[in-house]
Amino acid sequence: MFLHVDLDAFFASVEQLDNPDFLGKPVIVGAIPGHKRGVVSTASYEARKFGVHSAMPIDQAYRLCPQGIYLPSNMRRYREKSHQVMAIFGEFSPDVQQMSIDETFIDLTGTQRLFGPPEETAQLVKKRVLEATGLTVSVGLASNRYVAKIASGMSKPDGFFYVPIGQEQAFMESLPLKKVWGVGEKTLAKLYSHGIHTVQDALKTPLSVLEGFLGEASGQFFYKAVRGMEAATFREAPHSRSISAENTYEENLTDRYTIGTALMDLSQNVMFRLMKEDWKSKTVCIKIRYYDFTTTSIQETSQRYIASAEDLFQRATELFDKRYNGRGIRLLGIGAMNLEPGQELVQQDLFDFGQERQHKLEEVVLQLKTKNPDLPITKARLLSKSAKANASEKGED
DNA sequence: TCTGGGGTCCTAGGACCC
DNA sequence: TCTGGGGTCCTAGGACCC
Repeated sequence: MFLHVDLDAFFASVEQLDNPDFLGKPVIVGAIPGHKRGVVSTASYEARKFGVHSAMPIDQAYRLCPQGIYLPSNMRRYREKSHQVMAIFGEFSPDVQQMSIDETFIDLTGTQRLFGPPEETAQLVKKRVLEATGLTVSVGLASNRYVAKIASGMSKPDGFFYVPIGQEQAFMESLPLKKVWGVGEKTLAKLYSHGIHTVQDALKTPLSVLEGFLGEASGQFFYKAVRGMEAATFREAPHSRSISAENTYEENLTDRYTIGTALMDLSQNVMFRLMKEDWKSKTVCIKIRYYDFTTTSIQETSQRYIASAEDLFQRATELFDKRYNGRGIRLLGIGAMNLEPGQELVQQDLFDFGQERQHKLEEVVLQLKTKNPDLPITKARLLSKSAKANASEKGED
C-alpha cells in the first residue's frame, strides 16, 4: 500500500504558523496587488472561500478579497519547513519519494509489524506532522501511487481517504473526467469532442481509439488511468534534467540594453544554481514570450560545457539575436538542458584560460553568497536591480 | 480577469545514415 | 528518373503538473 501525503495550502499555512495574527484569516501568497502580471501562488482556505485560488491573476484576487493579507513568497522558509516534514516521513518507511516541495509518496510495504494496518499508519503520520510542525496534511491511501495521489485530494484539508484493494476502478468511476490526474484542459476538450464525457464512457473506449486521437503515449496513459492502474510516470527515473530561470516583466521590453541586462541576470541565476547543485551542461535554451503571449524557444548544443555565467550569457545572446523579431517582450527565460552530473569541466580546449579564470571568479562569488545570502555582490550592470532581486525568491504552488 | 515560475514528458518533422 | 524502409538524433512546440 502507498500513502500520498499533501501539505494543505502549504505556503499560506507556513505564513500563518509564523505569524499567529494571520490564523483564521484569508492569506494570499504570491504577487502583491497593484503589480502588473502577477498571480496567486497559494491561498489559505479562508481565502478560498472568496473564490481565490492558485494561478489566479492577483488583481482579480484582490477584487474578490480586498481584506486579504497579501504576502510575497519566502521560498527559503518553505523549503526549511518542507525538510522538517520530510524527515518525519522517514520514520515510517525506508521508501519515501518526494514529488515536490509539498507532496510525498510513502511506500508502506513491510511496515505493518511496526505501525499496524495502513489506515492506522496514515493517522499516525497526520498526528506526527501536526505535533512536530503545526501543519495539517491530507492523506490518500491505496494499492498504487496513482490512485493514492488522487485520493489525497478527495477530502482536503486535513483529510484522509482510503481506496481499498479491488476498489480502484470503482473509485475512478466515481470521479468526473477532469479529476483524472493527467487530464488537463486540452485533453478534456478532445475527449468531449469524441463523445467521452465520463470515466464510464472512457472505459468503453478501446485502447486503439484512445491512441488514435490522444497519441500513443497519452492514449496508453489514459487507458490505464481510468482503470485505476499505476501509471509509469511515478516510477521511472527522470530521463534528463534541466535548470532554468525565467522572468515576466511588468513592462514590455524592447530596448536592447534592457534586454541584455535581463539576459545577464538570468544567466547568472542559472549558472549559480548549476554550480551549487553540481551539474554541467552543453545545451542552452532561451525562451521569448511576446506581449501577445505567443511564445517561442530556441536551443543549441555545443561541443563545450558552459563554463561561466559570462559564457552562458554570450550563448544566450546569440540565440536571442537569431530568433528575436523586434516585438515587445513580456517574458524571457534561459535554461541549461541535458544536465550531466559533476562539475569539473575537464580540459575543454587549449584556449580556455580566460574561461577558467572567469569560472573561478564566479565560484568565489558563489561561495561568499552562500555564506551570506544578503551580500550585495553582483555585476555592476545588475547593481540597480540587485536590491529588488534579493527579495525575489520566486513563488511555486 | 489577460494569463507566474520551475519542471517533465511527448510528438512531429528534418537531417542523416545504411 | 522522382524514388524504399528502417533507424537515430536533434529541435520546436505543446500539454500537464505543482
